[in-house]
Amino acid sequence: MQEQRGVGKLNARDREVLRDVILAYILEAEPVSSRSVAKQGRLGLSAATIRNVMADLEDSGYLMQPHTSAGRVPTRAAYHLFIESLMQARRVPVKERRYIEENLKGVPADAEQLMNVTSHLLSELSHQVGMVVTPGLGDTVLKAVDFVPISGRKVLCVVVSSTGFVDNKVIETEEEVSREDLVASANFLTENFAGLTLREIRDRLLRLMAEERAQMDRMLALTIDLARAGLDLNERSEVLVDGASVLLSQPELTDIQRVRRMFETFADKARLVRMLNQYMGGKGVRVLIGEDCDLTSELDFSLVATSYGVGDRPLGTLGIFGPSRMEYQKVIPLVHYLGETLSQALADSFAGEPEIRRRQEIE
Amino acid sequence: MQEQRGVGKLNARDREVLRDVILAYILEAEPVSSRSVAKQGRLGLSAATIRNVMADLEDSGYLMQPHTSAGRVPTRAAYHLFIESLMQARRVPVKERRYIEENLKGVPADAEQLMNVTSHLLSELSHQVGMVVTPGLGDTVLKAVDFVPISGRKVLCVVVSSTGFVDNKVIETEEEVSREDLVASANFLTENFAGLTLREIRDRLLRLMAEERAQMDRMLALTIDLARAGLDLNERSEVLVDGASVLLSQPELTDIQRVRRMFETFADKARLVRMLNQYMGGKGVRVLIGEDCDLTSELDFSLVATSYGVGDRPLGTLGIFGPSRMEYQKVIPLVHYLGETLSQALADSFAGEPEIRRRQEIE
DNA sequence: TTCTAGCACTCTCGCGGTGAGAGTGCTAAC
DNA sequence: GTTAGCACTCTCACCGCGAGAGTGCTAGAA
Repeated sequence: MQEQRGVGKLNARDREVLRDVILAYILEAEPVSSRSVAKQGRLGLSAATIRNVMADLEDSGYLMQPHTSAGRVPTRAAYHLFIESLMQARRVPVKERRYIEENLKGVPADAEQLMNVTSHLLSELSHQVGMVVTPGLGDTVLKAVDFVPISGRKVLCVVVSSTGFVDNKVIETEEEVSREDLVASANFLTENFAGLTLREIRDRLLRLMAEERAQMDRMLALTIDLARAGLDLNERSEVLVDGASVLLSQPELTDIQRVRRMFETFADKARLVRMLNQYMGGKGVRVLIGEDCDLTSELDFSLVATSYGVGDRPLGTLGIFGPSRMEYQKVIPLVHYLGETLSQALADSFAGEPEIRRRQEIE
Repeated sequence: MQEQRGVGKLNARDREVLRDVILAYILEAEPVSSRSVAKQGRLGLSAATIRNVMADLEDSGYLMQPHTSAGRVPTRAAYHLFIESLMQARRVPVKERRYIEENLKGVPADAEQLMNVTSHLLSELSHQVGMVVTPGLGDTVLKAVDFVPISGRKVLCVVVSSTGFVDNKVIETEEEVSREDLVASANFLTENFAGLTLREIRDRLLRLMAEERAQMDRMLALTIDLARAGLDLNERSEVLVDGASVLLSQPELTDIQRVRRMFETFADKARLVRMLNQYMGGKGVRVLIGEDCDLTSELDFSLVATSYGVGDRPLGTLGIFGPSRMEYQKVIPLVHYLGETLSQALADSFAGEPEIRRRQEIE
């Protein structure tokens, strides 16, 4: 009598065997034999029995053999099942939590550095590649603007976001502007636009320009010109990649060609950003395995990522990238924890400030 | 009768053969046989004759055989000789010059971007790894200072160097400072210290503090406090590395272990800076081959580097890194040209300014 | 004296064969 | 339903061999 077994319908014993196989494979990076699972002894079954179960698991699409007479290797489906219901997420150890806290909360002040430290922590603690997508400046909320006269008609425009990101840009004005006028313009902009995103500010400026150019006073016109040029900052998110070289000791990267493809991928920042931001804004940790995404598929790699942000405003994504065969039990909680801690750190670093203002108009 | 031949004493024909061997090896990346040199026909000699010459060159330490019955490969000494007197430096093609100019002079304004573009150009045009060491801020000359109030006691300090580098840092003051006071302080600092290096400024502030604290007015005391905290910027040079993945297609990097060592080296920024700045300030292009330096030795790689700077003030180093077997004829002029052009671009970007002031005291 | 042709010698490298080892699938017995 | 046993398959490391490439040497030509 054949047991009713659709694809993916597994009984408790099947699941235990599958779990053991995956755990062994994560550890050893080599096809797992029925014998080794049996010998491990957790299930108290003989190799022959396990063999039968493993054959069934192969039929169900959870295991595959590189060739006959090799052990078996988990499939994508197996990893998904593992993550979803087989594995037991391991809390981030206290030691690591403390280490993270020390590093993320000890270096406040500069949001850029915060990003660097985070990507480094991701890599260091997971022994995989750490990635952080920084917020695109268009989405960040303006905290302050300032103009620094440099020479002649050159002016440095400094923009500070409420989460502590600083960016600057040299602009050239049509005619020389006095220091006092620059200060006045900066003050005006800061007072009237703080609390809005750069994108909103830009829209508003455009409207202002279109409507009222004729009746503007000199000062307002100057301010608008400065802001138009200065707030047109590089909007694109950047992506920080840390620890790429640790992957080279992984057994899945013996082939130079794959290594090359991998590094070329890392160099293609735009693609990385797209990949990482794919699910931006969603809650919790996402896992892309193998063919879930073009990048990971060719390499049999996975991406474990989550969003970070302040309040309900998502700012960017962080995650780790490594062979599909990775310790999801450890890595998923780690990514989660780092996402939370980074969000916290960003919020903290500008705590005690007046609430973000919105819907405020110039008038 | 044996010809008088000390190590390195070569007659004209020996040199021609050696040159041909090196050229062939650079092109093919494979041991060069006497036959292939003969067949190339530039010298009009038979393989047997060339064979004799090559044996002599091996005795003199310019060639070596991986094993009997393999062709021969140039040694470090050979490359040095090649660079010094055998090769004919190829002028950077007009097309490349134009390309460089477009990219370096088209994106002025921001010195940081200039650095990025430069390292990218180095890599792109040489098909090797491009490296640029940015100036340490301590050595740069102050152009302007500005303080931007952020919130409560937090103040952003922005420093602009005369070569267009901008750096910033959030500092925390002891008590809240008014916007007017910040502007006044910044103006005071800019007016009195512009033209000095940050290092000089720091020294001077220290002296001021020690001597006159008692009789200072409130404003001066505040200014000094702000400057002390704000000008204490990250002094370390950074190093930009571009195009590491192109090396992976080089035949010398088939071994994963070497690849790994290479990438670990790239990650060790401090060491890279040390290596690149080794000869900083010297004129012209330096070439480190193989064992000349710990880094290149293990990999059989070379470094071609030069300094850049404004006027007689060296600011940093740039260069390319790749297999010893590289086209020095092209690469050396390229590095030279890029060094010059970058220096030029840095000078240009802040041209038309008052000359740098020096020896000026606060009083 | 200098160059070259010829030849024997050496070393690598790719290829096919082989045998050990690992792992499976199946069958029959518990 | 489980297990022991066994035959079967496949990989992988090893070996030996022969082709090919390149040399060194010697003897003869220029």
